[in-house]
Amino acid sequence: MPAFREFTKQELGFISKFKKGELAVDKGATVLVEGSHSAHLYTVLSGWAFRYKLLPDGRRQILNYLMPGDLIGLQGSVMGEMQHSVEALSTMLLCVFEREHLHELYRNHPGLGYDITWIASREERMLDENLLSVGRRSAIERAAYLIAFIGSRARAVGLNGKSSIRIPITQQHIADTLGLSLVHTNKTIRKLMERKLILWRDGGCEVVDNEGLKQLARWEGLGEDRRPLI
Amino acid sequence: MPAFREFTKQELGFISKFKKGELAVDKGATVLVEGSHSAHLYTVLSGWAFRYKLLPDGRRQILNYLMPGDLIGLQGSVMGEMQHSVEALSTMLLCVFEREHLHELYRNHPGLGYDITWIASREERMLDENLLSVGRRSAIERAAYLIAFIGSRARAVGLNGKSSIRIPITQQHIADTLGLSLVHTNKTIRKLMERKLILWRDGGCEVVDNEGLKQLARWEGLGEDRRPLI
DNA sequence: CGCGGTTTTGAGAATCCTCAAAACCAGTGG
DNA sequence: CCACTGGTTTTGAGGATTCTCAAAACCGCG
Repeated sequence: MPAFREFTKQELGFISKFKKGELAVDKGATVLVEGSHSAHLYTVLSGWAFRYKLLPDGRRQILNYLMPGDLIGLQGSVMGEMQHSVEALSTMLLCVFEREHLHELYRNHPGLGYDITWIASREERMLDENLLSVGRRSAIERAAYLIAFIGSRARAVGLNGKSSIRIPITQQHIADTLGLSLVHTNKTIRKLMERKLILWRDGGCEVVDNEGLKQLARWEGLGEDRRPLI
Repeated sequence: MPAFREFTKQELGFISKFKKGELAVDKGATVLVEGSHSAHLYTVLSGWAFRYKLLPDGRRQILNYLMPGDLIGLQGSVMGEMQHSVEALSTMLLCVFEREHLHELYRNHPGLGYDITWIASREERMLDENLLSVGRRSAIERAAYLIAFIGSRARAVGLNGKSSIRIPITQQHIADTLGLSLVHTNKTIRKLMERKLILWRDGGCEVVDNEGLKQLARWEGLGEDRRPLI
């Protein structure tokens, strides 16, 4: 997989020892809940998920999306309690690690420790961009940004099943990511379709004109090339 | 300082070797700019700053605030290019590190490497909460949350100069943090003052009723005790 | 065929925005 | 000591965006 960096033999050896097993998750299942103290850390092998937080009265904010190569539960592993929940958008396959062994990883494989920091920094960068979007972009700019963003990430991990990618989310997810109401989100998505930038079908979204989306959102794209994988 | 964890002698030794010098920064000065490739990494020793991003047409989103003990420029050190800028809110004193030596830190002091990941995770947690706020809270809830949040952080690093803390920001900063216009922010702040939750004076904000703010924002507070410091 | 989840539409209302101007305030120079 | 200046806060008013409520249409699935 060209998107990821190479490992040394020792690193690979440690990772497979670190790996505790695999976990298959159904669509719609909750992988982690806010407030829990999970003993595990996961890497997404396949499938999609999202991270979110809830307000006491039920308002939901989706924080980010997770796809192959992403870590789940690092915050909980490092800081103790999970402060957000994770739900699967499709059936997924996860690689399970023991949080216990994380210290060992840092001790014996500093390169991998560095990689984890790299991954955490990348997550921070994505959150920065999302915050800019929700705080300062108009509804249509936000929607354009979000779809271009998810599409770009999916493409980067090779999810383009020969043709274009179908993003498996509902408009409610988009609304909860952008901080908009469902109704207004629908009207906004509709405008993007009229402009022939995207397509909505089979209960999901497809990017038609990526450049157009980026231009509308005034987004530069995620300037990334190779990345580490745990 | 009770908020921070203890170090071993070796760690302290390395840190002082890692440290390249100190940097004094004026109020209003730009510490780092988006797009640059800084060779340095900083720790805040004293003073306040904020991280922000700009849209091409000038709209600004403040991402987070920085105070003593926080790292500046980790993203740039780990990933190459800075994706946000940092500006000082007061005169500050920074501890300067060479980004070059970061790998060495991971290699020789895994405990410190782990600490850096911890710090990055903490930043992510704060961003999650900010995103929830901007996306799903009403204007007055957002303002209450923000002020309680900054106040709590300031208190945690012992910034309460015997009496209450003055947060050295303008209403424009608050507006750009919350994703609101300046005018609406002013009207919202005013409501918080009428409710006797805060005070605005000397060009800054003071918390009067922290519990009241948290309750209004439906915020649990930042459940933290001891943290690492680099 | 009926059901639950999702998308779509319409309409009135609330929140929040922009524009514009005044008030305030600390610092500066005459 | 006072006028002037630039930055910040305050106020008013009309307008745009976005929200809520409500209901209908659509759609895959049992």
